[in-house]
Amino acid sequence: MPKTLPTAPFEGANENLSATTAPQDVSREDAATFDVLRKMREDILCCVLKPDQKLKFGELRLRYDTSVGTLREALSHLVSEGLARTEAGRGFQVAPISLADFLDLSELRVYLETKTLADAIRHGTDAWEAEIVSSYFLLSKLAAPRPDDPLSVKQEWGKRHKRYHDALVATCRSPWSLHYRSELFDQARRYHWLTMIHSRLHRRNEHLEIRDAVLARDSDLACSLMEKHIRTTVEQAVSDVPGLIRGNARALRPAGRRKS
Amino acid sequence: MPKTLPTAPFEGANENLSATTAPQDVSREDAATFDVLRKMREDILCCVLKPDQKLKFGELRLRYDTSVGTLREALSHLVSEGLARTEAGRGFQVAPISLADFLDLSELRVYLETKTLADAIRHGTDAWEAEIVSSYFLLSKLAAPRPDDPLSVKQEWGKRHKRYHDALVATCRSPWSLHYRSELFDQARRYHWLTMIHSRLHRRNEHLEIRDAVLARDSDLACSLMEKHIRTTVEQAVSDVPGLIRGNARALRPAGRRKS
DNA sequence: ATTTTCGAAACTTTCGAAAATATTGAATAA
DNA sequence: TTATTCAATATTTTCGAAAGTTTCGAAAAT
Repeated sequence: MPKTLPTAPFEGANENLSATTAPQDVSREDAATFDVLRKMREDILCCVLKPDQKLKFGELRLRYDTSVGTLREALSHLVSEGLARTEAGRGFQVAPISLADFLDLSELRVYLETKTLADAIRHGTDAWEAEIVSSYFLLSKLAAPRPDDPLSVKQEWGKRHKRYHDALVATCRSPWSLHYRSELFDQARRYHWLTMIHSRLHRRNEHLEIRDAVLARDSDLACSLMEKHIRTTVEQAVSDVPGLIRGNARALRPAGRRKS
Repeated sequence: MPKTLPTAPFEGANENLSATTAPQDVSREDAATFDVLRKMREDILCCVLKPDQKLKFGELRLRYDTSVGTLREALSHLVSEGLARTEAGRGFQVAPISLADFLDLSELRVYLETKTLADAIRHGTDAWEAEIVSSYFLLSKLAAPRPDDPLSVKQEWGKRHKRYHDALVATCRSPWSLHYRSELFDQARRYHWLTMIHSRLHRRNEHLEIRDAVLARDSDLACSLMEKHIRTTVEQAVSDVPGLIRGNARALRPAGRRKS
């Protein structure tokens, strides 16, 4: 049973209110733990750790060179973000992916991306515009990765892509919307990664179109382009990622093959 | 640097897809850890652990009778949920609250609650209706708590209130919407708690009205009632919770007074 | 009186090993 | 053959303590 905490009893709650904002996003956490968390997240997003893969502490300890305690902490975080799962006493595994999941999260993304974008445009500043210009520039320097590009190129493109999309909505005033938008964007990155690996389809320069609509403060156009951007991505994944559309996805499993 | 993981290299990703759904909500986690997590969450929601309060491991260890490792894991989870914060090397604290935060999260709640409710009505089953009837019944057995009711009554009402609202949207088909709806509902509970403590306002039986609209499958009415339900709650908090509306909230701080 | 310095105390973070639990595979029984 | 038991093995979970930071406060200096 819980022992008592040496703290004043709580009666009225008329005291104790603060004024700051709400969800804590990626801020610098505990140096080491956060480092492991970031690396693991990146590895899951890039499918280095594959969907459904069992995450054994033994292997993880070697890979990230840290202790189980630190690993558990990071894994716990990933579970909340929906990138991993855990079950009572049988450890952790990478969260599964599925067409249904991708459709579901994309639908919510359309709402959150357009909502935050509209609000960001409404409250845009010079610095906001500058970061959009700058991050778009960096993104445009890298052509959209092809299936045979090396991993590092794909990863760098992924980083710049995220930075650009973050820049677009940076001045949105709703911390909660931004927080969930960011989580879903990361979720979608796993599917983007699979698409990048499989699809050779060349898309017209949607990022440029969005940038220009945003800088022109044309909220309706920008949002409608953004919506199309997301939906096109879904269609591309559906048509080009084998196994995603069929229910047989279950047949294609993690890395682990049974031994002997 | 990361040592190599003894795992087959990842080239095509044409393998490895699974079919299940996405976010892992509150499912049974690791018995002990999850227990601590649940208790801490409840304590934060009921302001036993007050906004901005420093969460020291020494005290927490006594209160929850567990080790620091387990505590860190739970705290890590709470940070992801937005109920706690942490900063590099100076520990954890309960997430702050503010009017701006409450307004922001309530706005998003209106969208998610109505969206999930509409979808739940669309896919409602007999079992769904039965749980709504049953959870409403349990809720109605307890009159809305008054400021001077004992803590345990307020807590029990909170549980039944949550169960009822969960029941309403249970058949919604969007796991991501449900997941975020649930997180925001919990967030709102902190503010509800403060309202319960301060307000003597008697509200008409909104839960009954919503129940009947839902059972009648009148989606438009149900959603509009739900929206009003949420907005009324905000207004009640704004008018009855002292310190919430004024910016001076900062003056009213945690429990900790300096010693000697 | 105010600021700065420095050492002690308080607290957080990280780790490795012990305890608990689940999984595997071989031997036995149906 | 198929199912079951049981012990050996592998893996997860929990804990306590060492190592590393930050905070606090008294003494020295301005």
